[in-house]
Amino acid sequence: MEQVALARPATVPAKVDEQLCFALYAASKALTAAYRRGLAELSLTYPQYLTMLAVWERDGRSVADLGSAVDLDSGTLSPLLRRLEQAGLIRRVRSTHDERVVHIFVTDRGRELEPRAAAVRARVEAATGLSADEFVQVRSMLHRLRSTVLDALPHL
Amino acid sequence: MEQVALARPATVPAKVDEQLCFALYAASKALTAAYRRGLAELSLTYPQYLTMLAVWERDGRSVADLGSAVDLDSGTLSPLLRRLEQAGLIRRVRSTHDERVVHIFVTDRGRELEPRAAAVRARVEAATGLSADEFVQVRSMLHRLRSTVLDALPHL
DNA sequence: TCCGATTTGATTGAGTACAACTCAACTGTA
DNA sequence: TACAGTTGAGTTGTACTCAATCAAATCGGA
Repeated sequence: MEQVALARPATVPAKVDEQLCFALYAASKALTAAYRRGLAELSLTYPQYLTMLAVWERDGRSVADLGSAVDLDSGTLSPLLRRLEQAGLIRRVRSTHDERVVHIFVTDRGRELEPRAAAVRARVEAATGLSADEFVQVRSMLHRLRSTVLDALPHL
Repeated sequence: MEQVALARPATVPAKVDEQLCFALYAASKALTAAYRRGLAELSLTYPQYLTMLAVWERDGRSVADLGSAVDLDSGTLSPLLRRLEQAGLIRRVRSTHDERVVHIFVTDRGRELEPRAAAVRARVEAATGLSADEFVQVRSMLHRLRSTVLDALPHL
């Protein structure tokens, strides 16, 4: 494995702007903020939007399956799904085969939101100013970075 | 301004994994998670670590100045700084020139944490598996993406 | 000097995050 | 068929995030 040859040694002061983690954190917040106004018109928060994407993608998924798709655990997902159900966008149905499992289904009202969410997404993606090629390259690099870090997580 | 020529039109279903925002969100969470265990040994959360970086960088900064450095508003920063003060890492001193302003100073105890935090940072950066060149390129690309999106924010 | 506008930090409320825990339901094995 | 161990969803407690709002202090023009 290749090691990072740092310009700045580990024991010397570091600036916030030089941190890769801050660059990621701030860029992520900026993109989330870009979604905020558009999603608010659909009465969705950003994590709720992500969750609806996963539900639209495949109906009847279990809570655990949704959690791995959107990278959230049951502690976050349970109340979030409760709010989506109260808003009438999804239904929760306990499995008959395995009573521990709850399946999530979109309602008609939830289905109606999909094209409107797609329009919001299109506006935000245009605002990134990235070409289609750049878009794909950045995305795949971020996925790669993520899986490298996740692989290293256990022995950190 | 260049427009994104999307492979997938705006009105057609999109998958979670194809979203740039999700790639950013998930990568940011992974890197934050990589910091978690090491920072926990210093009794710091990740936003607290970011804030301490900014305080170590320059002593006596105002709350608003810190907020712009770490991209947090007073609603987040006020209780966060209260906890850092309770932990004995910083002091809050109200300005004599302008009584609205509060300056943040590191304590000796807070200063002692700096090299230990630097060691955590070094371990996490190594875990990214990025070369020094790649590290700098990814970082600058993320900064660029952020400022493009922030510029576009007002007319979204 | 007076007074309206602005700035600064703090507070509140709704909604994530995440670790630690609970509990019912399921599984494999003897 | 027992039953120890595991799994899935939910709950609790602490902390972060952001919009909206507030009070005090400052500033600036008449």
